[in-house]
Amino acid sequence: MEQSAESLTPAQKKAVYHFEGPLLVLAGPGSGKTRVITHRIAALIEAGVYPSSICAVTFTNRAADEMRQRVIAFGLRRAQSSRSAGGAHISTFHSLCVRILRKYAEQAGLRENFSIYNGADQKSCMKQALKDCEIDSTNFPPARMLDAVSLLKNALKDVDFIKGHADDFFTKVVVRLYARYQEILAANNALDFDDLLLKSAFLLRDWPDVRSELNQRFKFMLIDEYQDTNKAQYRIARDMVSEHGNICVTGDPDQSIYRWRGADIGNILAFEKDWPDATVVRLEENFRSSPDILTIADKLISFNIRRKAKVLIPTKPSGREVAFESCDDETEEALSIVKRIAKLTKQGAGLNDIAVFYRVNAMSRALEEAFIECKIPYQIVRGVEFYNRKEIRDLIAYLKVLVNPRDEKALLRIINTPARGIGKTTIQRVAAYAGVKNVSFYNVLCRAEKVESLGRAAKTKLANFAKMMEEFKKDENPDGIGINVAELMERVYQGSGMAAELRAGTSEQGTAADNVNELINSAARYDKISEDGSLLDYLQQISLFSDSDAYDASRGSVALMSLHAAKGLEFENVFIIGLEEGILPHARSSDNDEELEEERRLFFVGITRAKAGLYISYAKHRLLRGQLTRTIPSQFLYEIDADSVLSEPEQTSYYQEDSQVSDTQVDFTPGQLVKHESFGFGRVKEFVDMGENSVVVVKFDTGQTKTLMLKYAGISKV
DNA sequence: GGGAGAGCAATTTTT
DNA sequence: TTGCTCTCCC
Repeated sequence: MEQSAESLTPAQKKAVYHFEGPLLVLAGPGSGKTRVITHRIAALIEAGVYPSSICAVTFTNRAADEMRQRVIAFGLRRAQSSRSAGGAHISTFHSLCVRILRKYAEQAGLRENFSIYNGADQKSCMKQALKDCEIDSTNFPPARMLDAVSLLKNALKDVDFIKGHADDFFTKVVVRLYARYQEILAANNALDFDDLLLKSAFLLRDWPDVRSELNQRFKFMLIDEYQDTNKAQYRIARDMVSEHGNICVTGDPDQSIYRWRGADIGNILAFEKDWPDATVVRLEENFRSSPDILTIADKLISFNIRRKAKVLIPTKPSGREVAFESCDDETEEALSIVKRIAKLTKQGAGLNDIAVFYRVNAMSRALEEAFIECKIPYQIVRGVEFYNRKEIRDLIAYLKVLVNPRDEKALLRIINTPARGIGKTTIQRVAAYAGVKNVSFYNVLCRAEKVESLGRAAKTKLANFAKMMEEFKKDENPDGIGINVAELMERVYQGSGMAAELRAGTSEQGTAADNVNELINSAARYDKISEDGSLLDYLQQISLFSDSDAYDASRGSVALMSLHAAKGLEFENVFIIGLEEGILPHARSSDNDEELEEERRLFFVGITRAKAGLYISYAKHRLLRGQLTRTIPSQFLYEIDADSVLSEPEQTSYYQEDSQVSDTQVDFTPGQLVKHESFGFGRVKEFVDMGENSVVVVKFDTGQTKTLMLKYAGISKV
């Protein structure tokens, strides 16, 4: 299956066989990076390195699975499972951290059975923090506060540190919330995603013997997608190899698209400074895309100023085609894609050779409608959707409480689901009692009869609930190891009354029951694969599932996904839609050049996923929050010289009345020489007449092409 | 205690 | 446009 090492290029060979010391592999898109990494793991093992002393870190679970399978394809069965002691450890950063934190829970100041809180749980904790601190959630929306806290954590700033550095009002509010938020997490015996990294980084920093042990344990570290590591990940990586320096990182600065999550492109740019004796290998040949596609990618990315220049060397023959399409609105855009797909399949393309990328997930809607109507099978790559379903979250919440009774978020979710007559008042009284006695909520349930404020009926109901939960626990091994997760799940499903409720109901509840069955099936698969699996391990694993993990290449359907989710994938034919100002680049990133460059990299990632066919489209009108909006073509289209589609004469304008108003401004014709106060001189490429909202596209002498609103830009004719 | 309906807000990307 | 929360009423 996997080709032998002889077929590697000299540069690839160097990256594979340079074992000792720090190694930086600067790998362009389609340069065979994944192949290099798997060959490297295989080569290390062949050279006599114990598989269990190799640790490879990937960006997504899907990438980890894929890599494991590739390593197995080499016949290295011992690397099969990340959890089997004999194999190489291949996982995401987050999974690795869970493992480390469980092993060194005591030093990290944790209980081993911690829950992992995802977006929804985090939001709920933040809301509670806002309430506790008496901060108005209209001025300080929970989502934004979470972002602020998350950025602090990713930069390794804990509450104590930031306390001393809070000068302005906003930061002071954030600090108060941060502190309270952490208290709430701690009370629930829970960690959020960022905590996994932060606590691991601090563990390694503060415990020399732990650091040393991990250095001994993993003699060879490999980190993929290094350009998207944040400060916490950077420190973890550094400390895990501090004694031997056998670290190999791979990445491409041009593909860094997670700045908003705290990723620091500086980590990869400064690798040679961190490790002065580092060897650097560049993989610049591209084995994926046609020369036409690479030309476009190259043109686009060269507009970024903050980058190390790099060439993309094509090795593939010319491919199918690169096409630009301008459509009237998103429905027409979807239909044109459907038509194109029909043509491609007629020419012999499989549906799983085709993908559509968009900037925001909401844009999948028009596509879905068109695909359903035309009966084209498709899959939306949004894996967490499944685990976000109510019935799934409910059932999992039961299991979470069994493992971690302190998890109040989970407990409150299920205490009255399905309805068993335990209402708001009762819950408040229990919570009050727990607060006064300083014990956990679950603890109070187990001795409900002692709570004076409760009526007799409420006491009985609570006692029954507690009894039920204890029954579930009974058959479980005390250490939870070797337990059959699927069986327990089934017992909880029946015993809790969830099954009865879903069985009784409507067709909607029928699909809910199907979903539960699917969950139980997947748990059964987990039971089979993991020999030392436990309920705790299962729960912690599924908490780390992510969107792009759900992509299944064998499904024979067109893949629909966000540009972010497309990272690391490749397809024969790629459609990228919505090349409009405000969408790509996204409106939230237009005020800042660094963010604009990240949007450009995002588009670059999308383009370079394509092997042969690349179809880029924009719609002149788009439905945004239910309103048909006139759009402006993305400046990126000008940067890749897609002018031909853009210069089409505008015929049936929806906005004819408007254009009459603006007669005075209308003579910005293409070719006109203009001056802008900060960008200097340039020539008009296009003028979009939208009355007082008219827009000019100007190519400035600096090489930049800008799309500017006439009324704000302060442009004058020369 | 529970459900239905009205009114309201918010709308990027994800481990 | 959607989806969420809060309130009111049974």
